Formats: sequence, C-alpha cells, structure tokens
Amino acid sequence: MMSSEKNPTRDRILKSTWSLLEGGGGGTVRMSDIAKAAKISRQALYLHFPNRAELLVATTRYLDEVYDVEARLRPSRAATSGVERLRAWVDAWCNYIPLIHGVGKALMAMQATDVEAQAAWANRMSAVREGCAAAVSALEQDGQLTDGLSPAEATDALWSLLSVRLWEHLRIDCGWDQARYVALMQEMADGLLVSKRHEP
Amino acid sequence: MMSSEKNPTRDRILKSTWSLLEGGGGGTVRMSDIAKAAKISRQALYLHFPNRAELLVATTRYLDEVYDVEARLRPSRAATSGVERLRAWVDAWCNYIPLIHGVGKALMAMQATDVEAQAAWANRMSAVREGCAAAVSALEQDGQLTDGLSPAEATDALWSLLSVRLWEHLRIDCGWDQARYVALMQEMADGLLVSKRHEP
DNA sequence: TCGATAACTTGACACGGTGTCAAGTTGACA
DNA sequence: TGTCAACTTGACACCGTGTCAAGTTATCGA
Repeated sequence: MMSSEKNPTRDRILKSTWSLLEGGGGGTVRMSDIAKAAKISRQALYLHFPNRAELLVATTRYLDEVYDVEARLRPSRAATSGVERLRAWVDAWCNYIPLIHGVGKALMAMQATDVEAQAAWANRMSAVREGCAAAVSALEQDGQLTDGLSPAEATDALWSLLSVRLWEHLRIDCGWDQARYVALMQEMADGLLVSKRHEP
Repeated sequence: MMSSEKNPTRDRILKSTWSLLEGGGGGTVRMSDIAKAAKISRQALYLHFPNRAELLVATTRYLDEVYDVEARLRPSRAATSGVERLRAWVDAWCNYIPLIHGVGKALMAMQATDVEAQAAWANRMSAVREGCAAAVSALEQDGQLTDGLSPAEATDALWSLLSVRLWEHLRIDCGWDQARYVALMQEMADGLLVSKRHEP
C-alpha cells in the first residue's frame, strides 16, 4: 500500500516539503512556505505533524519509500564476496545521498539548536552505519580486512567517508560531479579497508 | 603588539566568546550570554561588532593570534620533501581543529541562514585549501603525486579529508581520540596522494 | 574648572519564525 | 438532523537578533 492512498493531504504535504527542499534552500524553507505549496493553511500542517523536525523526518521516510531503498540495497546484500559487497554498498549509498540531500540539509541545519532534530538525524544515520558495519563484517569474514584497523574502527572510518557532509563538500564546495565523487569514494574505501596481501 | 593592549573590552568580549564556545554549545550561545560573560550590556556588544557573524569571525582571528598559527605552520613550510611537507601539514591542521572547533561550530551553524556567516567561514576555509594545495604541489614537484589524480583533484580530496566536519564526525559522533584521528588522516592522505612506485 | 567626547548603560521596540489557542466553516455520513 | 473530522481565519506568546533614543560616567584638553 502506497502511503498516498491512505491520507491524501498528508501525502501532499510531504511532496511539497520534498520539492521545496529539493531547491537547496535547506534552512530557509519555512513552515508557511510548505503550507502554501501544499495549498493548505499553515496551521493545518500542525494537524499532521507536531513540529518542523518531525515533518522533515517523515519526509525522509517518504523518500525511502518513493525511491525504494530496499531495492537499492539488494545488490549489496546479494554480493558473494566481501569486496563486492563493499563496492555495491558504497555505490548504493553514494548515489542515494543526492536524492535525500535537500531534506538532509534542512535537518542538519536544525541540529545546532533543536534536540529533536538531532536525535532524528542521528537515528537515520545510524542505519547507514549498520550498512557500513555489514560491509566491513563481510570483508572480515573473507579475511580481506586490513590488519591496521579493528572492525569497529573500519566501520567508523567508512561511515565517515560516506557522510553527507563529505558529499556536500566535494560536490557543492568543490564542484565535483557525481561520477567523480563516487569513484573517489570507491577508491578510498578500497584503499583503506581492503587488505592487499594477495595481489600481484 | 598583542591585541589585548589596544582595546581591553573588545579583548574581553573575544575571550568570553571563546570560552563560552569552548563549552560546545555552538548554536545555542546567544549574544546576551556573551555580554553577560564579558560583564557588559548586550547593546555594548554592538558597539564593537556589527553582528553575531562578525563577532565570531573576529574570534577565529583572535584564536589564530593566541595559538600562533604561523608558528604551527612553520614545520610544514620548512619540510624538505613533498612527503614530509604533507605529513607536517596534516599534523598541523588536524591538531589545530580541536582548538577552533567551538567557534567553527557556531559559525557553521549560522551558514544555513546567514549569508555573511557563510562567506566568512568559506573564506577561512579557503586558507586551509591553500595549505592543501601547497602540500600537493610539493608532492608533485617530487614526482610523488599519484597518477590517478590531477593536482586540483588531489587538493580537493585532501581538503575534504581535513574538513572540520570529518573531524567532528570521527571525534564526536564516533568518539575517537585525537591521536587515532590524526593517525587515520595521515594514513589516508598518504594512501590517497603519495605514489607508491618506488617502494619495495 | 568647565565642557566635550567616548564608552557604556537602561529600556524600549521592530522583525521574523515557530508553535499554540479559540472560534468558525464545510462536507460526509449515520 | 446532528455530529464528527478536516480544515480555515485570526490572534497571540515566545525567543533571539538587531536598532533606536536618552541618560550616566570618566577622562582629557583648553
């Protein structure tokens, strides 16, 4: 069941939030802007979401549904080797970031002041950490994890490499294109985590 | 001439800003808090600084002076090889981040909404990029820069690795200690940028 | 000694954004 | 016909920034 069937206006709010946030103005999108875009009064927003933070979080979940996160993760879960799993995971997540970046940016902008937003974003990101941990663990089981790092350290390092902020820095501040960004992440993940013992 | 001699209250404001920001509450430190800490009225703050953003920027410059940035950069400038220059630069900057992180956090928190803060922080960070560019260039002159990356790309990549946000992620979100953080940055910078052609 | 000037104080206010409250309106359904 | 849910309008409190106006205090020079 698509969420749209159950509650049309809630769905319209989420769509509007999404499209406004797509525009890049993360911290500058106001509740009133969203209301206007959804053709609803500002107050009606609060009938559906208790506050801005929860509206944004709901929007990320909505995007997970629309973009079918599960399908995107399938290749990495289906990988037969640790190296392949890492490669597929980095690919999947790196290419997912641009899709959620608008909402992510807004949520990250709230973190400094809003405790709720902080918890919400941390929670979303801990799911990413789990993906990193799974890839590291697969690598370890193949005996391909670098000696220099413990699994926990390797997970943290990979997680950091795949952070939204690093994506922002390279793509926005440095002006890189997506392909080059992904290529660098692949190279760094491989160089950092994969043991080179068995290579020529 | 130390800035303290010239204008005592301005100096007291900067010291207060600094110490409040040290406490970590980047976005939550208000102008009134700073005024109170400096034993001054909130309005008097505006006699010295036009707005919050400029006060924060002035605080970063103050820290540069107090912590003697120039001296910290000397080892990297004095390096005789590209590899050594890179190592010294990464070391200097990585160990400078924790000192300015409080102010940096506050300034970064303002970026989403405040254009002035955005420009100010971007300007400060472009100085860091220049340090990265210098290290990359030294490496290139030694013929030790990896083939896979252009100098500009290598600079961007190093700059991203050395971003304050990555430091935050590893040190705060992941709970790493400073030494481990620096070690990882050294390893990644070396692995990413330095050509391994002449090794055993 | 007077008076000007700079540094600072007190107290008020506008603005913009979030979240809340109260009192309607509208339409569907029993 | 009445009731309930979804929504509207309009008001308001709160908070933090930045501004304005009028008053105090200390110092310095003529």
